[in-house]
Amino acid sequence: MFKTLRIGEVAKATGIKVVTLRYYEQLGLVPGPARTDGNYRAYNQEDLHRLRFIRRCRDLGFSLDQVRGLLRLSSKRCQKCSEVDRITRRHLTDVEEKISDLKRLANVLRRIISRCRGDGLIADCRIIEALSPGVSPADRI
Amino acid sequence: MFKTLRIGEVAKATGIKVVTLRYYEQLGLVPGPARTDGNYRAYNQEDLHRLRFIRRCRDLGFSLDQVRGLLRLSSKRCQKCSEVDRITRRHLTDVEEKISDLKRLANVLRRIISRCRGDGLIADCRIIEALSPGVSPADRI
DNA sequence: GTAGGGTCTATGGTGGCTATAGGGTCAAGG
DNA sequence: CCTTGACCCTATAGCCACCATAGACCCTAC
Repeated sequence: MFKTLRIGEVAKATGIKVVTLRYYEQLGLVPGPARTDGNYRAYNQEDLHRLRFIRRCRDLGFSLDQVRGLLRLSSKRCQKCSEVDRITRRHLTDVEEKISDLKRLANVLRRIISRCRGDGLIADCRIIEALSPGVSPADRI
Repeated sequence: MFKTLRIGEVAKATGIKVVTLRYYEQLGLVPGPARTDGNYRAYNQEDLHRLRFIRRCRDLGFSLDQVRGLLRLSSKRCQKCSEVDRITRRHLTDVEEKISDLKRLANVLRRIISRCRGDGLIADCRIIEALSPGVSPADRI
């Protein structure tokens, strides 16, 4: 027989904060757990498992909506996993796009910074200049 | 003499949406422009310049708070530009951190995906498995 | 004079939380 | 038995950087 856990214990066990646990419940992402006589949430092992799954997905950058989908799918054990595959690949593509966006950004910032001596006056500042309209197209993103 | 612009024209000229222009004004990021008799906003060239500066900063991923700082600094033409330098370097560091976070993320996702045949059942799905607790530490981020 | 576009303010929603107020519960110590 | 302190409860509001909507007003062209 599994001793139920209180919300603070679940928070420690999953790494999800107490407020966030309540927030997920409010969203309907997880079913509300049983309650004690004193109206405390009493989480069982299945709740814990579900929440750890969510935490892992969130660490991997899935949106709550994607997590919802993955949760739904993970319970249909007899269905094909192509949909799971699709969601995950889609997410990877998004992440890869974000990486290349940020790389381009970092390059522009490095170029801008490299031209600043750091001790001149604002009036001559290459950074402010680069941020102002009319800058050379090479520095645009 | 410069003909003043209406908000829609400014939106086109800067690439900032109409609602966002009003939002920036409400935040105090830009001073409210003059008004016409019919209470329409009438932007002058200085307003436009300021807004283009903001747009450029936002494209480069600066937060509105950082933009506020850069705007303030850019008007103090006789001050040293070390602070501008600091803000920009700080931002670059943030971006670089985000890139390496996302790269690690993408690697995990790729590893997870590579093990999925994509046509099996959920019950055997390597992705769901990898998302579940108790997965091998190598797949953790 | 009326039709259409643009503009005005005010309010509410998004995602994914976090913070706060004002109370209730529970176990340990005096 | 009573208090203290840690935990828990709900409800509400705030964060960022916007976007959407409603209902009114303005302005130009036909």
